[in-house]
Amino acid sequence: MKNRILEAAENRFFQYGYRKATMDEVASDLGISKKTLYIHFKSKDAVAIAVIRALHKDIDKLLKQFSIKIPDPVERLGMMITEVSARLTRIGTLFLADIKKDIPALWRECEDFREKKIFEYGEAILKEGIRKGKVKKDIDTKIAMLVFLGAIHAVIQPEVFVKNPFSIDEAYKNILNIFLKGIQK
Amino acid sequence: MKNRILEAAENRFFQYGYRKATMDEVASDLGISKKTLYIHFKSKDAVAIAVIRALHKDIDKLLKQFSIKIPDPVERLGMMITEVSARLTRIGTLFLADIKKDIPALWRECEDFREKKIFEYGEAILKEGIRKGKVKKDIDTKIAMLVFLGAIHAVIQPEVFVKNPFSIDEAYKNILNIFLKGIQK
DNA sequence: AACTACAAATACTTAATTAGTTTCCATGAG
DNA sequence: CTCATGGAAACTAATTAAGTATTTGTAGTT
Repeated sequence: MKNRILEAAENRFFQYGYRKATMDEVASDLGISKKTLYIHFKSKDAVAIAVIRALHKDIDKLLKQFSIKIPDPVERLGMMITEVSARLTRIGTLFLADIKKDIPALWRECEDFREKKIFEYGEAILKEGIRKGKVKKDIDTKIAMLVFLGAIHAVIQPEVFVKNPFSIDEAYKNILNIFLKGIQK
Repeated sequence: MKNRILEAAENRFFQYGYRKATMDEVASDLGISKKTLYIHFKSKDAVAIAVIRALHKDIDKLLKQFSIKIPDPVERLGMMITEVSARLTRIGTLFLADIKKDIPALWRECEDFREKKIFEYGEAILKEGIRKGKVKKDIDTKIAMLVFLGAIHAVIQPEVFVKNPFSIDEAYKNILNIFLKGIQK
């Protein structure tokens, strides 16, 4: 039951932001009462914290699997787009902006996860690529990671696909291609 | 200035629904104060009414242009997907659900527009297709239009494109293809 | 420097909404 | 028939939002 609550809350929080999503709506989505909801969670804040921790745990698991199952650093970068960054993008800027004000500790936790896990994981992939002769030696891996994550964040959003005639798979391919090879002729 | 207000309000209303979009947010998006906002519009309801009427007027104009410029009924159906129904879908179910409660007259106006303009316009296209021998005579044009508009409504939504590997143009083509030719081998 | 017009920023009033709690009621199991 | 459980609805207290009013800052003019 807790997982069902987290999933419903995640959907609401990520689509509308933390503030505009109400506990009445989460309960209604599940066909349960707020009484039942508050049996499982102490507060709305507690729900948000649990939602984010579950997502981070899920991503952490994925990253570990990639390290084991995918030896090629370039392929691992590709998986980072499709499996990891796409998940993080779902959180949405609304949710993050709201919890920055309402639950700053959770916001810092998200920033830390992004900084420590995703960013450093990606940076390690780039460094491994340099060692294996697949990435140029003079690339600043920190800047490259910012470029990479910024590109993903800008493109992988629902509204972009309604306005542009490419599919999400095409978007993934193009982002990776541009990042890896640049656009110069 | 009125048009800028309508555009900002439309963006907010259509993304969040009528209730969750606030006049504070609309004003902030425009970098003006609510004082200035309420110089131009009597109330929030007045803004919503103006937004919808402008959109309907825009669509009405498009339909008139199609009748003049596109003789082929099948091509006109295609344009209805890409130019008209896509616009109407932007309104979103949230906004419609909210105004059904808060501004029922506007909701009825939307339903009327959909029923009188879009539906009958499309039905007329089908009938013309029958006359020109391009559509089967035994097709019930009312049911066919419901099928058509229902299919568009189900597919042309931002979330669908994040979860599925086809582009919006591919979606348009497939909806029209299935509607025109069916899927049977 | 002083004055005026204008609008943003902010404060305010009133009504509505929301988080979280409590009560009432319906339902199923024993 | 009784009991346990949870949905529906009501409730309290705090917060938010529509719309209005006041304060403040800025630009232009004299």
